[in-house]
Amino acid sequence: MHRWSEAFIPTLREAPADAEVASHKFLVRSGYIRQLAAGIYSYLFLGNRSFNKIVAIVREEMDRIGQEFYLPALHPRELWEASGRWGLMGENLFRLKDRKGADLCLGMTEEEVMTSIALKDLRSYKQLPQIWYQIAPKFRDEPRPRSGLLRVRQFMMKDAYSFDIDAAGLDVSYKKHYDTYCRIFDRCGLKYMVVEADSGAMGGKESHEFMVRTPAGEDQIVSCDGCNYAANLEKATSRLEPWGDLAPEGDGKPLLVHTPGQKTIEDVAKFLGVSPKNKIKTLAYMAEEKDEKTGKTKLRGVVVLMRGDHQLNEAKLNGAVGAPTRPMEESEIKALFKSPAGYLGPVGIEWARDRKKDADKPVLFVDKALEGRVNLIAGANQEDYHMKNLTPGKDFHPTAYADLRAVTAGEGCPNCSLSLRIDTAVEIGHIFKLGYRYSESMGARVLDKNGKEVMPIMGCYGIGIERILTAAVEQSNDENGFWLPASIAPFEVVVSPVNVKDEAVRAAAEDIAKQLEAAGFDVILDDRNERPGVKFKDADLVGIPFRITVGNKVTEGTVELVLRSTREVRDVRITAVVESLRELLGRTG
RNA sequence: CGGGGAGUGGCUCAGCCUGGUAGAGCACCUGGUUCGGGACCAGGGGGUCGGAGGUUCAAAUCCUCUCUCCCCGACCA
Repeated sequence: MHRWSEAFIPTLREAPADAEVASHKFLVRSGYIRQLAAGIYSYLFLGNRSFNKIVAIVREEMDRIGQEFYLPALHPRELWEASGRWGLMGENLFRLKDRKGADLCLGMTEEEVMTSIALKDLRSYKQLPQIWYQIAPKFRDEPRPRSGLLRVRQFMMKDAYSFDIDAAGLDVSYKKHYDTYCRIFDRCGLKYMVVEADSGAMGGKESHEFMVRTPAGEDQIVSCDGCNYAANLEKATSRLEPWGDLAPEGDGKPLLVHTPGQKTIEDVAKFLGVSPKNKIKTLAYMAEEKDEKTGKTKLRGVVVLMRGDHQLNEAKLNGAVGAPTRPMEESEIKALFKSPAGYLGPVGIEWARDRKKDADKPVLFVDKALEGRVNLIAGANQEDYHMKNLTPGKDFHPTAYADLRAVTAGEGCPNCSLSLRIDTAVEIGHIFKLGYRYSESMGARVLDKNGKEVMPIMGCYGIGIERILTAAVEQSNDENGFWLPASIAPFEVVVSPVNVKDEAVRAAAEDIAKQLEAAGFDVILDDRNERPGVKFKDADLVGIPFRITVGNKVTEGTVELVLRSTREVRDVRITAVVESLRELLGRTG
């Protein structure tokens, strides 16, 4: 039996000065974790117990659909060069050299390692499908570690990879993971939601993120209370009013208009007596395009056209570009548009028709809200002049139309008619269809039924173990501490004798703790010679969902059962303690 | 990397502006009294003031450099 008097549970009365978010404060105060360096934490007794319970749940559920591996964290450079990620990952990859001077890195994910195994030992469609996973530390040299365990440089990740013979097979593997993730997070007692996600620059089609709403999160999610629509802000869309209603006026013949001193969208719209919805917003960016093979970066102009009253979503832009972007500097704007800012427009510039083929020309992305519109107004690339009656595709030629608009709260749901809400959330899991990216670059091939060589199609699926704990703490805390779902709490119940010097109380507590342990509960006995207040404060702080208070009512054969989440106190006969807890935990004897 | 803030016993912080040889609360150790929501009394231990250099008779305090940590932005488990 675990005794508090012998356990190392260094609780703190005050939160450390450098903790900002609730989970960080409480995990430190409760003695779960201690910081070693920025984004690097040690898990102490309680933290590790909780951690292990989460891992056990993840493992148990994953074992139903896949096979657990144990893979190295230390990877040779060549492996990452084969996939092209040695150059692509940049500073986020921890790199080191061995004594011979050979380059190594610490794994951020295991696509390369898994694929290297697949390409050697998967030969036939008969071996597919395969789902391989591991639960192991991952390393990322984050630009900014943050918020306690939320964003760290070393963390435990369950990462899984699926190999299928075709897209239909991948659909099945993907669905298996989707369902498994739901089971895992349900068992961990989290209130989560599943959102459509952006699969990022790495390609791939379908992608879902598992999110827990909390102000401490780093993501913005858009959701509808009326239907099941939910998406990451990076990906979310909303319903637009039909553009026919915007009543554009004009004859479709481009016309230069004098607009002295009218620089902003608002100014111009008012000056010309039209709605900003008829105006084109021209935004200029530079993209840092990276050559996969050489790893060299090259700057390229990227111009974005938005409807006048819309905002650009930079995440969508980065996704569309496939490379990081930054706003153009004054000199770069001058060089491209030959016009001062405030009068920029798309007309008269030769845009790339094809991004790859016309590598020397700037790219023009036009938001989908402008597709099909006519008689629009944009800057004329001439001081004090704008141009009317513009039609995209006729008067200028976009490189591509793309969804680049930022959804704002209150807009219409794309599926139903209700309005959308936006919440901050933390991502605890992410599943996505990788496709052929690694099979192709690393050369994984199997023979299909016809003896033809084909590439296996892959999926990858991650869960952040720390984030489950963090999200659980964020989800359930008050000024005194937090409470975890029994399934992931370090202990399910703490037995707190009010005074260990009172022999009747001490003996009863001891006896109850033994009974609970014998009944299969994870119990800790707070046998410290402390005043009751100290014990109660500690018990409230450390995340244990139930407490048995053993006090002077033992003489009547009664103790108190305290529910941490609601602070409800129930008098329970000593003989009925085990039964009461079983009931609360939904457990049968 | 850009912008902002902070480094003083284990924790939270004062002292710095206006140099004069380090202080409080909590925690810890000993003894005693207490015992249903972070007790009280008495005694005690513990600090290279992040580091290096400089100014000065004298530096936690002023100057220069540097390291670390936190917060805001690009990342995503």
